[in-house]
Amino acid sequence: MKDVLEQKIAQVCNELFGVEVGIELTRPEEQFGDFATNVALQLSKQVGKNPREIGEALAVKLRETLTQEVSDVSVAGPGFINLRLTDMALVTGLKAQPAKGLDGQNVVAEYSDPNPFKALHAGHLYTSVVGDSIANLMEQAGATVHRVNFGGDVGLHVGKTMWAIIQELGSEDIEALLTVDLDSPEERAAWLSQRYVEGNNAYENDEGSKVEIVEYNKRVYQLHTEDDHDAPFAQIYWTCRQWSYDYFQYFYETINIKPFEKYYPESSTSGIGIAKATELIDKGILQDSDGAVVFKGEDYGLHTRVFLTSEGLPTYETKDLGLIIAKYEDFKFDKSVIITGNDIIEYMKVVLKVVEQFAPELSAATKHLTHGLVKLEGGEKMSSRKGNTLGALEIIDSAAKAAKEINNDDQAKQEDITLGAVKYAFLKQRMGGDIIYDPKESVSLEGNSGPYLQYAHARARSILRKGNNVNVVAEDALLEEGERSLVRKIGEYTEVIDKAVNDLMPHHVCTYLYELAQTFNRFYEHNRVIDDPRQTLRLGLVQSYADTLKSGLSLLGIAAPEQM
RNA sequence: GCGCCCGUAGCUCAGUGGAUUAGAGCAUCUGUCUUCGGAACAGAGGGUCGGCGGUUCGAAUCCGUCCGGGCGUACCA
Repeated sequence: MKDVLEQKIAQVCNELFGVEVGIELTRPEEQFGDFATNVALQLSKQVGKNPREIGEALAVKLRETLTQEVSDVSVAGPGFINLRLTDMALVTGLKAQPAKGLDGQNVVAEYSDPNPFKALHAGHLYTSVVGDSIANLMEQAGATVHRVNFGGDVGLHVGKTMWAIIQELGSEDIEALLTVDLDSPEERAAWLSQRYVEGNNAYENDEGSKVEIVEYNKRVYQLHTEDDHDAPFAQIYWTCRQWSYDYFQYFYETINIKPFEKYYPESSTSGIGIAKATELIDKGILQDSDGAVVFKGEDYGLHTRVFLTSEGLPTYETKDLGLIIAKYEDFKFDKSVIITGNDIIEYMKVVLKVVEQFAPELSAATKHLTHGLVKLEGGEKMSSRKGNTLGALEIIDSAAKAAKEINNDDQAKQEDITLGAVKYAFLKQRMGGDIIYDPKESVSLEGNSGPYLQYAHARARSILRKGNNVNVVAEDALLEEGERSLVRKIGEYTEVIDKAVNDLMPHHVCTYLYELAQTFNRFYEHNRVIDDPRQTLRLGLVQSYADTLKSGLSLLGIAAPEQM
């Protein structure tokens, strides 16, 4: 509808003033109309008339031209043209579908990226939820999306944890590890995370331990190159890595996001990265510097960064270089989206600049989307030393407690509500800045919250269950005011989704769905549906509304229960 | 120092390809109420859109500058 109107208005401008303009219709406040354009103000200079005059002339012509779609054209303020749609045009809009802007595209979406041997914290929850939704949006727009995950199963943090594990066990004793009393994935993960904290402390505070940890780090790389599964050290490593993976799996199932198609451990990409880095040294793209291999980012306005350390070990940059190559070999993607925290923006620029040197089309197809940190109220940063960190599952647990106070009879529904609250709380904010997470208030059950939307959906379904007939709004329906507002709002859905896909920003969907639910609740409060002379029409509206709300929530990864 | 990001109501945030009176939620106060499910609806108070300057008929939105905060700035990720 919007596109059609934009084209027709552009044509009218051309006929009237002989100029080519692109029309961008906006959604004004409802009192002004359904669509608005400021084209008269834009044309003013070109045409040499005052905008009000141009607006009036356009309005006259538009009234003649758009009789099917538009019932009223008015000129307001300095020259805005406000269009009011006909009821027929509005009702037609109920059937519109979002554009397939990514039709046929092969896309890789990388997000979540947890490291084995460490804990999952609030940030992992956030990035997983937002990544899942962005992948949903692209899928909805017609893309084939491959969800992948990347994590550091090698690197200094693993050295730290391995060191502490062996300290705890007393020696490199795999039997001792297996007799530690740990049953659930959560318990094992917690045990590992405790070891990491110990290893980290030792690394920072004790020179002797630090030397050992560096050595353990090298041994971990070595066991990968030798594909060692037999030595006790190796067995401890593989066992604990699996514990972490089991825990990740458990976590993703708990938060109910779509499964990952492939998990790339760093150990699998570092070899590819090293091979490429070595090749790039020969080409002069990477170079020696103080015993390390670096990329001279300064030449491109970026930082100089190390790719291979003087120990000969690959850094994050090289592993990521390997990852980009591996992803392309695996999926031959048209587009690759990487979702991470914004603290690695500069790193990624350097990595992509290096990729550009040997495969410009690859770096051009890669988009790095970033989000901020999850912080506590007052903007306080979480830190393990202050003891104010939030575990990923702790957030879910505390939200579950809040949900329980309201509804404690059905386990499955309660989970839907809990996850709805948490996911929505994260998703409703524009991606990029830091998120303030208040354990008490942030995961709310009322107001602009997930449960509000879920409840608004359940209410509508309840009405529909009582109505039980085929609920379609007749094309020639004449709408009353409250009905009209609802139809108008539902009609915005496709525009909003298109925008969210274009920007890859799920919060647009949240903002819209909340407005939609508010519009519905207003309608519902003031208009009878069942046992009203307009029952058939209104049931059609309720149906259309409930379906729209449900579709939108599913893009956010939020369930829309039929009853609550 | 340099680079990037951020600063909108008491708190948490929308709005930033300029445009009709800057919007929500929470909190505070007041109404609706024997509900087609009140996790609701109606309303009130609360804002120099960090400051100053510029571009424009028009700036929260664009440009400059200053203040405040965050992140990055070679062998962590």
